[in-house]
Parts: sequence; structure tokens; C-alpha cells
Amino acid sequence: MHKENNLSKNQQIIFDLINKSSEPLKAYTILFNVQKKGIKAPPQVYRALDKLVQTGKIHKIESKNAFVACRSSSCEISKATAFSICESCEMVDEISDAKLTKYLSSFSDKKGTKYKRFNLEFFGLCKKCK
Amino acid sequence: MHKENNLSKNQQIIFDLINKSSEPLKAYTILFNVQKKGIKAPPQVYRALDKLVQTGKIHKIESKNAFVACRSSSCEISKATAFSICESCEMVDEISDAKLTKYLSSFSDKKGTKYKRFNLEFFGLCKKCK
DNA sequence: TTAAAATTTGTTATAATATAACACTATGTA
DNA sequence: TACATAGTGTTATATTATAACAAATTTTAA
Ligand SMILES: [Zn+2]
Ligand SMILES: [Zn+2]
Ligand SMILES: [Zn+2]
Ligand SMILES: [Zn+2]
Repeated sequence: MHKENNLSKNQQIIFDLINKSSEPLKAYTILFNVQKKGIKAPPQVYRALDKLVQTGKIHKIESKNAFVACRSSSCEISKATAFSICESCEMVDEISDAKLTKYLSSFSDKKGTKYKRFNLEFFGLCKKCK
Repeated sequence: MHKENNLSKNQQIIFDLINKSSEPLKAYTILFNVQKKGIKAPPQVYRALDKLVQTGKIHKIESKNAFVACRSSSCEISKATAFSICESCEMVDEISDAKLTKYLSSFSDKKGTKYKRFNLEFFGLCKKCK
């Protein structure tokens, strides 16, 4: 019986919470919300988050220290992430743009160096806030 | 006598330190290194950092919670920042690439929304580490 | 020049984010 | 089975960042 790509109990609880959320969740907000399910301490949350990030189920929004579920068809297990972030309402959307992904994935700097991963964060006002 | 775009004493001390550094500096590393100059507490460091970021003299590397001096001719007071980050030696370089800046500054998402600022971080191995 | 306004500083305390370390349990593999 | 790998629970602590308040300095403009 080989291992399916299944999540462990804590990983599933935390993924479900993030996946249902319409906004990025912070680690301690997550902790507070899963305490009734038996997850009581920060390391339990951070370990699950680490694993979910590694496997591309969620992403960390670095400028906010918060986490969102992956919604992209082109991020390719987190090698190529792009987000739009509203500076007014804090809403975050993952950008799925094959052309953008291709452009950045093939980018090479002035020394000709190519990179194996990127993370891009756009800031502005979302449709609702404009 | 109008205000030149000069830095205050603490701002200058902290900028000099970051500017001389060949690697990103963290806030508490900075604090430790400027204590002999009379800057004794975290708020003094964070206030100077905030101001230096606002004025585009330095940038925060979000994935590392660390700060580097601006070295770009095309970041336009931090509206368009791009960095390469070595996953082995932790080296960070600001990318100055007019074409990249132009491409991303004019990017609009599927709803036609444009953004006023972006931050891009590339990850890989630097020349030395390859 | 002088008084109000804005900025910067110094200081103490505390909030928010993240990891170390260790003992133990569950699951996958041979 | 037995070994390895991954996940869990727990306590303590490290790291990053801000709140709040008083004082000093610099800028602006009457
Ligand atoms: Zn994704
Ligand atoms: Zn908004
Ligand atoms: Zn710059
Ligand atoms: Zn390197």
C-alpha cells in the first residue's frame, strides 16, 4: 500500500480552514481557530504550514506573514507564484497567468543567471476598493 | 531654510551600516552593531528602517526579514523592486532591468486591473555557488 | 524672533511571529 | 517482524515588531 498524497490529520484541519477562508490567515489566527479541534500549540500549526507550503497546497504571502490556499493553474508546485494584494481591504488573489509565468520563469539576469523559483507580489487597489 | 532630503542622525548611522554591508541585515543585527553609537532599543532601529524604506534608500527582503541598500537604477523609489536570492549562501542582489520593470509595471490581470507597485524575489544559486 | 507644528529621539514594556528540543505515536516499507 | 520515516504533543524560548509616553530637535510660517 503506497502512500497517497494525503494529508495528515493536523495538516487536513489546517488546510481546510485556510481553503475555506476568503482572506489570508496568520499562524496565530489559525491556532486560535483550531484549538477546539485539539491543536493546542504553535509548533503543531507551523509544522503543518511548512508541509502544506512544501507540497504547494498553500502559499505564504511574505509581505503579510499569512497563508492562502493555492488557486493557480500555473504556479507549478510553488515554483512560480504571483499575487495581487489590495492595500485597502487586504484582499489577496493568486494570479494565474501563463504568459507572466513563462516570462518570469525564463528570465535571466545580466550575468545570464537563471533562477529556479520566483515569488511576485503586486500591490494596489482591488476592484471593490477603487 | 527648507528641508533637504537629508537623513537624521539615527537614520544615517543605520543607512551607513546597511550600505556598507555585502549581505542583507536583520533588525536585531543592526541593533547590536549600532549600540556603540548610542542606539539602544528596537524602536529606534525600526523607526529609522521604516523611514529609509519609505524614502527608497533601503528595501526589505520580505522572505528574509532583512534589509539591503537600494542599488537599482530602475526601482523608482521602490515602486518596482526585484531581487535575486541565493538559496545556498543567502546572497541578495537587486535586479536592475528596465525591460523587466516595464513589463511588470504595465502588467494588468485578467480583470484588467493594474497595480501601482510590485516586489519580485527570484530564488536559485548565485554564480559562486553553482 | 518666536511660537506652533512636525519630526526625531529615548525609554520601558509588551505583542506577534517562529523555532528548539525531547518524548512519544502512527504509518509505510522490506 | 523490525526498521525507517513522518507526524504528534508539549514546554520553553528565540526572534521580529510595535504600543505608549515623555522629551528634544528641526521646520514652518506669523
Ligand atoms: Zn499556487
Ligand atoms: Zn480592496
Ligand atoms: Zn532599489
Ligand atoms: Zn550563493
